[in-house]
Amino acid sequence: MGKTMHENAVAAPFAAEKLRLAGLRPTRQRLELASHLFGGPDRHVTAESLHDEVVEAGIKVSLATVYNTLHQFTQAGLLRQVIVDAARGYFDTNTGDHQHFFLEDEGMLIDIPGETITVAGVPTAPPGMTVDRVDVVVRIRRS
Amino acid sequence: MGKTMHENAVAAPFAAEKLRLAGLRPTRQRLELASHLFGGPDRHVTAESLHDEVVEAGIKVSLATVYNTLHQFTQAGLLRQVIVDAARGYFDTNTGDHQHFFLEDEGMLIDIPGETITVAGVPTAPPGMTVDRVDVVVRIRRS
DNA sequence: AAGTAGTTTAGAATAATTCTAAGTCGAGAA
DNA sequence: TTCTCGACTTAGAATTATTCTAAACTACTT
Repeated sequence: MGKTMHENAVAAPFAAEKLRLAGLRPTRQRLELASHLFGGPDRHVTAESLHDEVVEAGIKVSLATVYNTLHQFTQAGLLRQVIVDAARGYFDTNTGDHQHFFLEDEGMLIDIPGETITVAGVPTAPPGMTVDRVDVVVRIRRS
Repeated sequence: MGKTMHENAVAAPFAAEKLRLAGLRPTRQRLELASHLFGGPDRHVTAESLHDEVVEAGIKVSLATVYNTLHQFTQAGLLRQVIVDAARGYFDTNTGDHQHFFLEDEGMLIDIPGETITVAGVPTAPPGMTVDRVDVVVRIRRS
């Protein structure tokens, strides 16, 4: 199974516009990564997992480009980085307000919608500092 | 300046007991690391920072041993690992229920006491899984 | 068609952490 | 005390994720 018509005919042009709006040239690599990332429901990837996935799909992209692209997309606000594991970095296509379950056994993330969890009582930041964001990670494991 | 009498006469024996209770042999290295970690108020360290600190204090310990020891102390419940930075691992001598400010600019942690923040609405874990713990990280930066 | 700045890439470089294999030490037995 | 053995420590190599470098390539403007 290769790429479906859906991905090429619909997702890619969609992606091209996203990239242009973000001020990024719509190169082949970026377009292909973007359609893998944004062509379906929200997802969580690592640089390796995305690289493996696109290589598997027959796309020629270097791992360095995957890293570059993930960071550029993150800077452009198309992705968000999630810090849950000291060993590797995760990127989330859902950039809205939400939190995560982290399955420690499998190294897998599951979104928790933004309205679900309420965090109350966050103290004001020390003088001269501002809150960038509040992350909640619910660490779960096989019971 | 070497070790003070306080550290040797009070903190170290205290540490020796801690180690014995944890089932860890009170070796010179573990005792010295323990008194640096537990001989004062709660603190946050990385393997490098602790290693630098003890070497500076004239103690002979290898970085590998610092890593080993931090992990053993963590397993024994004497320390807790805090994941806030993809680049390095932090260890916290405060193992009780509490949360953190993370100063992204300096890579520094500040404790937020356990009663301060309330997290409501945490969904039940997926079937077959149990919540290990809920971490809240308030990321702050210079404004 | 050509120029140029932005991109991609292979491979080297870095940084944190772990592993390995050999030497050392602590605590109980003799 | 001395012996013994498993636990512990260590230097240095190895591993892993990520970043850097410098050269080749490509999208867009003129």
